[in-house]
Amino acid sequence: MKSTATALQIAEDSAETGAQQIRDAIRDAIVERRLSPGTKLSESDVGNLFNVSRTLARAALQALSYEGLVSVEKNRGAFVAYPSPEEARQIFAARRLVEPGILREAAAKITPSQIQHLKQLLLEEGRLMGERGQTARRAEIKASGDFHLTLAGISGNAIMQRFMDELVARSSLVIALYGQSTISSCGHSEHGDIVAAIERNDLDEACRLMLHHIAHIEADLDLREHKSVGLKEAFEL
Amino acid sequence: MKSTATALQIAEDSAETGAQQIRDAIRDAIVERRLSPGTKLSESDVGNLFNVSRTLARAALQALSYEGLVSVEKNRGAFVAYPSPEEARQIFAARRLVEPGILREAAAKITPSQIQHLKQLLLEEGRLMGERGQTARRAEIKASGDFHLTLAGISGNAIMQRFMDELVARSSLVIALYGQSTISSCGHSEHGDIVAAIERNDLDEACRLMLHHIAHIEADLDLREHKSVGLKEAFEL
DNA sequence: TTCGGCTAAATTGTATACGATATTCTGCAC
DNA sequence: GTGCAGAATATCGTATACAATTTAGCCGAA
Repeated sequence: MKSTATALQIAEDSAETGAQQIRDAIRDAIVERRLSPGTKLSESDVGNLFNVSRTLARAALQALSYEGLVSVEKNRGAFVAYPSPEEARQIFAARRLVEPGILREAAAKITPSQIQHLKQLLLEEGRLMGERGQTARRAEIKASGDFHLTLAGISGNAIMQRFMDELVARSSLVIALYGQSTISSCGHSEHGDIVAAIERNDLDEACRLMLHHIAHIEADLDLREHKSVGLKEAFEL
Repeated sequence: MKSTATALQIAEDSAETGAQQIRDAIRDAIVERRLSPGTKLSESDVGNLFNVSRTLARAALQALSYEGLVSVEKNRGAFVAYPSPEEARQIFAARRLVEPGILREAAAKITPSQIQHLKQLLLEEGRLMGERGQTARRAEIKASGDFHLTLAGISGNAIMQRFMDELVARSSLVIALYGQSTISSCGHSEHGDIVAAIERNDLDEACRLMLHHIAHIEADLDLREHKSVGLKEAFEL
């Protein structure tokens, strides 16, 4: 037995296996849209890129497929996920379903310092919206998602937090594919409104705003079948 | 390009890689409680058991760890998950959070034949409750979960369905660990009540019953810290 | 006897190797 | 020039091999 083992071993030794790092790196690249949907992720290429063997590359890609960020096709390889309009609808349906509940749990437990932290995020988000350049845009995308993720974190439910991780990441893919307005994270002010509602303990209003916010994002999508895949397919029907 | 590729490729070629089969087999064993929480799952042993190499065994165990059914500890190996009381609470909190929403979506889309299918499940469940023996008990456990899973399937949201898969499977682990009453799936009649409420289109009542049902399962748990781990740890504090 | 460290066995982490499947290219017939 | 058959290439699926870490057993000293 480990001599240092106490009753509550919270996070134990992190840093896990090297595959985790590769997974995180690729995930970041996908979420920040440096990798476009449909991009092929060959095991050899990934391995070479990170200077590891195909074994680790494969493990990382498998992990990402469990999160729905890459789709692996048997004997064909892994690709950055290309969510169908139907998948996109389901992702947002799931968010509408769970986010109000998460919000309620979070609001019930939130501490003043956590509210401060949320406001800090909002400030950062606003700052990024003003800046120019690719890197700022990428940071903005991530910050926009971080708001929802932080809320999930405050709720204290690790399972819901993991689920939200997945939903937010996949949402980023959907927006990259079907988003219309150039402004990626349209509803920055909406985040602020939600925090304000939480702060004055108006939960019903906060939930209403959250649903409105999600609907707002979804309204910016053009979910008609196959944006530009057709030509031939258009005549096959 | 695949000549047979149509606009909507629903399930594509299944049967995937062999690791999937092993994963499913082990998952079934865990959910049906043939494998107890904490049991060590060595890669070699798993590989030998299924007559495959460690590579596939490892892949299967990794997959199961993403579902929260096994926990892999670095350089130490994989074990059937041993959810802490806190984790157990979070699992059921998550179910309380999502199941009413799933129920509402399912009820909105349900067809008469699907209602019939649900009733069929209930009948089967009832039949198993009457029988004796280990195998019947295991089938009963699975049937109890299948009710919730079928509901998620009817909702038509694949993402929520996968999430419920995970939650139900982990619930089985929690009940195995902390359940008190010998009757595993206590609330069989509650399932019937829910279906009845759906049938007469009383959604509010159906949700109420669902929440009651989940609370009922949770009430049967003894979630005090560390049932029988202590002796030494008890004195270290 | 008990505690400590040391060695040996077992197990995991990672890389490489080989066979199977899919994709691409070439060449020939029409 | 077009279309199809077959080989060559690339990529994935799985097994095996080796290195690193942990676990256990053992022996000696206090």
